[in-house]
Amino acid sequence: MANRVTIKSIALDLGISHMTVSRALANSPNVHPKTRDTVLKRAAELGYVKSSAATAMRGDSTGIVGLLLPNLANEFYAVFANALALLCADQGLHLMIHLTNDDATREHLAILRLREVQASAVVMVPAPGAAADLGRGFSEMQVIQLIRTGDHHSPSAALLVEDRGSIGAAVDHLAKAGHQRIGYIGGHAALSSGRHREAAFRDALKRNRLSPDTAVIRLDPPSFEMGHAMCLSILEGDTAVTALVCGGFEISNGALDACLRRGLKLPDDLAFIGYGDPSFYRWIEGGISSIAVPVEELAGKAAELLSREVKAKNAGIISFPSSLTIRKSA
Amino acid sequence: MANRVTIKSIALDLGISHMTVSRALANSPNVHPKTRDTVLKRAAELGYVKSSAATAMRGDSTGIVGLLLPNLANEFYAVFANALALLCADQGLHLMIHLTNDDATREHLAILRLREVQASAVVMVPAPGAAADLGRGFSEMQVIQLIRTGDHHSPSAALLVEDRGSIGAAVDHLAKAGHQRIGYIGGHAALSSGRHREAAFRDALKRNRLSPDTAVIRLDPPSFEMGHAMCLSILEGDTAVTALVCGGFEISNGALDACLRRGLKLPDDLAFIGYGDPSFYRWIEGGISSIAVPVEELAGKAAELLSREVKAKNAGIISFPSSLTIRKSA
DNA sequence: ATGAAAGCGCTAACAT
DNA sequence: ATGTTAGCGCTTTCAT
Repeated sequence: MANRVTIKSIALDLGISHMTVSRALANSPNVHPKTRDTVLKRAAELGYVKSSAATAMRGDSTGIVGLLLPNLANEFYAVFANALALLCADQGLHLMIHLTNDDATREHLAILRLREVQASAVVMVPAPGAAADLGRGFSEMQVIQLIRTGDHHSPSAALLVEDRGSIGAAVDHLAKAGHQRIGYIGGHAALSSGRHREAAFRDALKRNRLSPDTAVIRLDPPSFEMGHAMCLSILEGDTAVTALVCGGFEISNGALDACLRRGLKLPDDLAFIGYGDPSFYRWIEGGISSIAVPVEELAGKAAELLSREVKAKNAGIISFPSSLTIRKSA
Repeated sequence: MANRVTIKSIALDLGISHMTVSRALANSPNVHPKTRDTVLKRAAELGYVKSSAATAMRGDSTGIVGLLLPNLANEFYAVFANALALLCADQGLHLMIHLTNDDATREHLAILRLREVQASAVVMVPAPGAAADLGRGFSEMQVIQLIRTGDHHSPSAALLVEDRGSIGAAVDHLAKAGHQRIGYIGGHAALSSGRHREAAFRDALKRNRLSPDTAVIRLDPPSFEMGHAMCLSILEGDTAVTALVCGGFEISNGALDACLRRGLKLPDDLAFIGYGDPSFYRWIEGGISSIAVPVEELAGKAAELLSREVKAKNAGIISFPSSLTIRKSA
């Protein structure tokens, strides 16, 4: 606390009114150039910094943007945060990061905190069991949903990945290679993305005249551990699958880890198609095939929506196409 | 703005003084239990949220912690941020992330922003050319330096990695395997970490009776691209090295990428020892050897220093030992 | 147990 | 061009 430099302290120091200081600092035309220079110089000398608490209290935007992510350990989220942080900095926005771990309670708490600091917007990957009465919490905030749609009353926008085509293409690719028994590990039905991806997988199965009964489908709350466990359970099951498709970022890494720890050769022992295409997939086993999600584009769009203060708050649902990257593992 | 719910609006609604509301909300003993319940109930109904701007203006801590990192794309930084974010959430602290891209200007700007919001602390990986006169900027903030020490007047603490032992061990390992010409790519002298690691490399060379002239050392501002370029330059140089040691997180990934793109077999074509040991190193080429840095411990310590409001602001330099993980690549 | 007043730093709206 | 006043939401201090 001590002796913070304020417009008043500068005014006192200069023997003028604090309003003149305020105006000078705000570059108002109504200040004598000479006065303005004096003020600016003294302010710089004293190390004056505007108090954003004070301006926030007056009702000005805080420029704080919340970013709610399941985690930062998965490369997709990290790279998204990276891109968004850079873009936000360019716009003078503050990024406040909260990790939800896909837990509704943590999400709830994070949003409460953002309301306290009067965040002007939130970019969030909605957690599965998101409480519905949270809706009111967003009254003043622009809400941009990412990857999944949550149960919030009226998000300003939803940036989704149209991955049905890629998932279909993945199955087509495997079917054409002769695979009859294909495994799928994905998010559970509490996730909009989980539902969509599973449906895409089943559709593709049917289209390729593969009975769902010959497939092995595992759905649960997504995580690295879940992907790992489900992959093992599939490998150890009595239904021998010859190919595996992953329907989630963390799941993909978990399943891959399970395969490699087991010493499986991809694609000889198992054709593997991951999800999210992190940078290192191209380095593993001659290249891991996977569904690639356009991270930078997503972040770019989010930043764009954040920028225009426009009350065009209803950007609605915006889809970004994913793509299938085939390498050696399938 | 519209109609924010404040203690005054609640007081008006209840026909009591706003002070009673304030006390009730703060769980003061000086409120009739019945009154308190009424207030709490109404506040919940109305969706009241305390304005942190108002309390900040009164001088209370904002609980905002700044995190200045070069980027989030490298797994080390991402995992550190992940761990710290979780720990901070537990302590009710807000994490504000700014990426510096190792650029002094961005760092400067980020710190200015943090001063504006009255951040109570910053955890930062100092950028190379950090302006010295920035020191004043920290007057009110607890500063925790990470990985490197910067030119700031008096950081509250510095959490460093004692990696000289590991770098030495890496060289020992390579020398014992018969390597005579070893390459090293690391950060330039503007970085405290760069200086230390290079010194450790040279010391190890001498200890193993290898002339520095037989080695190829490349130093520059660290980045993925730099690691990539330097690795290529070493591979294409006329001095054929048979082993490579990396002295930086991004450098390591960049160099690895260069090797793999070239189709090099590790360790047959080149013995490779990376830095930072990201999760995926164990999946590549049967396992990439590398110097492992204790991320979680670093984050844990940072969180601990953040917690105790104690004015024991001078934790000084705290070192965390790294370790050498030998896998197949060397 | 409850209330009234003051002040944190800032700017819009009025003076002058 | 410069100054004065008031009020944003909150808590500390001092009444009642």
